[in-house]
Parts: sequence; C-alpha cells; structure tokens
Amino acid sequence: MLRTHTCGELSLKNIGKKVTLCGWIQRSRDMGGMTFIDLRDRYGITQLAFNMDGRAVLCGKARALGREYVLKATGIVIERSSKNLKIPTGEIEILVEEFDVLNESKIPPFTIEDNTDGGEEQRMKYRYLDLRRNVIKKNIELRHKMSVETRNYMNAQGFIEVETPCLIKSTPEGARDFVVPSRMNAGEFYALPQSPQTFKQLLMVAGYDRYYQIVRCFRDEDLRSDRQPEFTQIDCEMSFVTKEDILNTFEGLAKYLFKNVRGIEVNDFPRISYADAMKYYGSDKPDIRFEMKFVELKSSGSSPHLGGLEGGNSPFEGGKGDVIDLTSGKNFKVFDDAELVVGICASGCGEYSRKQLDELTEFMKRPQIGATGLVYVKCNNDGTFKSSVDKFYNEEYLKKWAATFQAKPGDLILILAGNTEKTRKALCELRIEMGNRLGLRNPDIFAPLWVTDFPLLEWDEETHRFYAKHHPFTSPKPEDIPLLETNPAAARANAYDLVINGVEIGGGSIRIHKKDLQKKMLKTLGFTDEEAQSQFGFLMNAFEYGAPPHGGIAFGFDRWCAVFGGSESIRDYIAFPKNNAGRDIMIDSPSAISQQQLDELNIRLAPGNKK
RNA sequence: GGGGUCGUAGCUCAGUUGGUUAGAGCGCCUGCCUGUCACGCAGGAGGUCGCGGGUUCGAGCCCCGUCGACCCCGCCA
Repeated sequence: MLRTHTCGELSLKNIGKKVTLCGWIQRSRDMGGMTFIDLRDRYGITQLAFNMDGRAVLCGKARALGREYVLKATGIVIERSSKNLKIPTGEIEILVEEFDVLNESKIPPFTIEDNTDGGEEQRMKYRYLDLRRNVIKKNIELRHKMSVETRNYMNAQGFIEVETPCLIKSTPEGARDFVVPSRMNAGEFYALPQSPQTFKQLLMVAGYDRYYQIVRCFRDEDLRSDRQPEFTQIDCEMSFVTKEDILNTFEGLAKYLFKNVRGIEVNDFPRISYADAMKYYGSDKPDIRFEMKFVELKSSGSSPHLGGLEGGNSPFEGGKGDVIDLTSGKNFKVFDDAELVVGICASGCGEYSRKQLDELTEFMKRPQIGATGLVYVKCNNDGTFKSSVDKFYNEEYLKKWAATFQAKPGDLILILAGNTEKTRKALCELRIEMGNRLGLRNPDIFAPLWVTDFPLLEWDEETHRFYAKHHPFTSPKPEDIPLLETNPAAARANAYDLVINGVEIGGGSIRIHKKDLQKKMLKTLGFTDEEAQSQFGFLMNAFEYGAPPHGGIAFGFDRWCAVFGGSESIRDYIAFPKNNAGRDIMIDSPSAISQQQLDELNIRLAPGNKK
C-alpha cells in the first residue's frame, strides 16, 4: 500500500504519528512563509502543512503544485494551532517531511466542490471529475448501500439471485426494444430485455420459488430526468403466493430499506384502489405527503371500470360512483357542458392577489397542461366569498360549494371543468403546484402507499385495440375473468404499484400461470393463435409442465435511490448516465461503426443515414 | 412528433432602443504575505458572442436556417 491512512480518519488520537497519505490536491493556500494544501480522497480532506523555516526547499516545491495533482505525502500528525471545526480532521494537520507527485493534472474545467461552477454539459463530459465531488460521491454511496441492504433483506427471506440473459427476443408489446444484430444469424436480431419478466416466470416453473435480481433493463423510448434508456430494477418473483403475501413481503423490503438506509421507521403503507387514486388525486401515483384531495361538484358517476369494490379497509373513504351536481342550471356554459367539475382547496391561499391567480391560470393554460381556464373561489375571512364566477353563482351556491370542500375562511378553492380524464390530469398538476407553493413536498418526509386494482387493459383509439396496462402476463382478478369475453375494459388486474412521494417506485402483479388463460389474454390483445405461439409459445409451453401460481414485483432502483436522496432526477444516482438524447457525451456514444463491421453483420444503412 | 428555456472568456453569467475599444464573479498566470482553511493584497493574460446565411452605413442584439444542452407533452406493457 502506498498509504498508511486515508484523508478522513486522522484525529488528535494520532498526534505524533508518522503517516503517509495519498490523494488529490483540493486547494492550496500559499501564505508566504507557509503553504497549506488540502489533500482529498474518498474519505475526506486532510490539511498538509509546509513551513519555510527549516524546509524551504520542500515548501518551495509544494507551492508549485496545482489543483487535482495526485500526491503521496509523508509526515508527522500534529495538532493545529488554529483549528477548523467545520471538517472532521480539522484539529490536526500533517507536517510534511517528503512528498511525491504521483501524477500531474490539467486545470479541471470546473471546480471540484459541492457548489460547483460546472454546468450540466461540462459535468457529463468530464463525469470522472464530477464523480470526485462530495455530493455525487454521496449519491453513489447511497446507491451502494441500497443494493447491499436489498440483498441482505432478500437473502434473509430465502430469495436467491439468478442472472438472466441480456440477449433475448424482441416482442412488439410494450416499449421499443433495443436491438442487437446477430453476426452468426444473418438478418436476425436479439433484443435487450425491457425486464427479465418471462425468464423469472420460467424460473418459477423451474421451482426456484423465491427469485430476485438487481438487473439492468433497456427501453428505447424518449428520456426524462427520471428515465434513462438503461436502468436498474430490483426484479422479484415468488411462487405459491397471493397478492397479500407479495405486498407484505415487499412492504417489508421497503420498511427495511427505510430503516437501514435512511434510518426511518415508517408505518404500514396505506392502500388505495386505482379508481380512488384517480378520483381523489387525478393520478395513479399520488403524492400523499399532503392532503388537498379532489372534491367533485359535478360528476356523472362511476367511470367505466372500477368502482372500488374492495372498499372497507381503505382509508380513502368517499362516495364511490355518486352522481352529484352542484353547478347546473345557472347558465354557466363551461360547467353545464362539463362531464366533471372538480376542484381542490388550498388552505390559507384566500389572500391570493389577482396577479397570483392569473399566474396560476397561465400555468394551467400551458400547452403541457392545456386547461382552458381556472375558476377560483376565495373564502374571505369575514365569511363572504369572492369568485371568478360570481356572475353565475350567488353567495348561496358558493357557500354550498365551500361546505362541500370543507373550506375554512382564508382558503382558496380552485376548480376545473371538462372531460373527466383530462380534467383530473390537469387538476393533478395544479395540486402538485400548490403543494410546492405551500412547501408541502418536503423531500425529507416520506409517504409510501400501494395503489391496487389497476384496470387490466387500455383501449387505444389509434390502433383500435386493447393494450395490457401492466403487461400481457398479468392475471385479471379471478372474479373479472369472465369480463374478458363480455366487457374487457371493465376487467381489473391483480396488479399493484408501490408509490413514494408521487414517484412510481415499483409495480407488479399476480401472473397468469395457465396456458388457456394466457391464450385468452393474448387473444383479447388482438394476437392470432399463430402470433401468440411464435412470440410467447416458450412461456405457454412451459405453463403446460406444471407452472405454479406465482406473482412478483419490480422496483425502479435508480428512482428509489433518487427518492431516498431527495432528488427528482435519477442522473446523479447513476455513475455514468446518458443525456436527453440518449447520448453519452463523455465517450461519445452511440457512434458509427466501420463498413467492415456492417458487412459482417449483414447490415446496409439506408441512404442518408451514413455518418 | 410537439412545446418551452438556453448557447457571450477555462467555468457560471450580465450585456439597455441595433451605434466608440464586449463586461463581472470564479478560475488561471506573476509578485507580496508565517496560521490559512471560499486566505488576503497588487498586477496581468484570456473572446471566431455555437455555426451558416440575410437585413442594415453599422448586428452579441433583428430575420431565416442549422447544431447542441436542459425541462416538459406525446411515448415509456
């Protein structure tokens, strides 16, 4: 070892000891007679001291060292005459006797500090320098801790980690596949897995009844701050279980991680049906760190599927499928024509100025949200009301509305109207915005919940067919199986999502384990028997050899790390992420390949695509 | 596929109505300084204003195109 200690561990206990440290020069301070160097490694920073008295030559050499030079320094640990209590090693310093420059460094393009002056692009181009920064290092360490603790929990629960292949078969369902040409099989392609879904099901058939894998997955879709083309899942599957068993097992995992990674004890996770999540939050991944639930002033009753039939144990009570109307008959066309009139009550915002209200309206009219307008009702402190629809609704009406919202004087009611789906979605955005404005979305507070009973299928207007909302291996709820033939849209899935702070952390389902039902499902999705057999025959064949009932879940590992780290972006939790366009600007990929490589792969590029 | 923000010194940014020699902070270089720790002080270097075209007596600023970065919608079973 070149060093005896790290830069983070020396203290007053080590006074007088001769030590050798290795690290990078964070900064040096030349005082004329003395020079100080902050030496940094993964573990911390230790100050090196050089004095012109006695060691003028050495001190002179030290003055010439630049930022990020790699140094090996040997000297005696001494107590500082003026201490820096801001850092753990601030009571000592190394009186250097000799040092070697292990490597020089160019001037880095940005400062290696928590508050770096580097912009996104520079940081990604020189990611190896960015990773030297404390803030990023902490994220990468958090990620490591997450994977260690995940494995600890899963192993203790009797799960075994099994690796599944990366070169698999392309299927048209779901996201676009990344595709890999096969040299040995001209004209044919592998696909990279979007998830190890079918393999883990085959492991269940094989009798490996508790499987997990921390595994890379690939999806060729457009990126976001929380979406990368390659990302990591905690992929899990169990046999001989019900939904309840899975929820309990993985609520256990989540609680274990909360405790061992974040040091937080969390209560049992609330559960909410998809239907209620949409009704009360306009989202299937609600942020329940704050209330501000939707209140409907007019609704046509139940949506086509899902009435929250499991009601009773849900804390999210409320009229399910009620037909209500507190708005019609006053000639306000916007409300009269609307399928849904729904709003939220922002506590203490009754004093909002005209400017603030206009701002909110503009926010809602942005093309990304696309609301046509925003109705407000201010609940004045004297018990009167002021609304943007005073012309149509008198005090009596507004009072009735306020009562429905349980609004207090000083509150602000914000109302949207229109088509049910769009209006809920838009109001969800507004709810999040108001949550932000009111400081109700503290990243250090965690509100996990399960969302259950998703619809099994989604109708696509363009292609005029059903798509699996989760994936085509998801089992319908047993009582809804007959609906596949009569009313597929109403069928609910035996599926569930884990949501933390409005972020979808994971999702899973009880799977289909019988060939007949799998065939029926694929048929509902528009597959012919031949297509079903050619694409998923391997799975259905396996089901004929004693497939056990099974189910599982997969967690977005990067997102979970980001949520635990208090960030909305997953990039800083991935050592080498890709940019918006799926490029790695450090290694400059993707890139063109040689004609020889193309020839070997039997690939001819379309004209105009040659680079 | 669409919407938005942005591109000026190594880095982060300012730059008014189109008008003289394009600025600041940080960083960098030189000098001074024996207890700093975001050291301080003095001085200095550093610019194809992303790229191409256009309008104009004159463009960092206006127009057209193009490239790139970031955020969002669509998409992501």
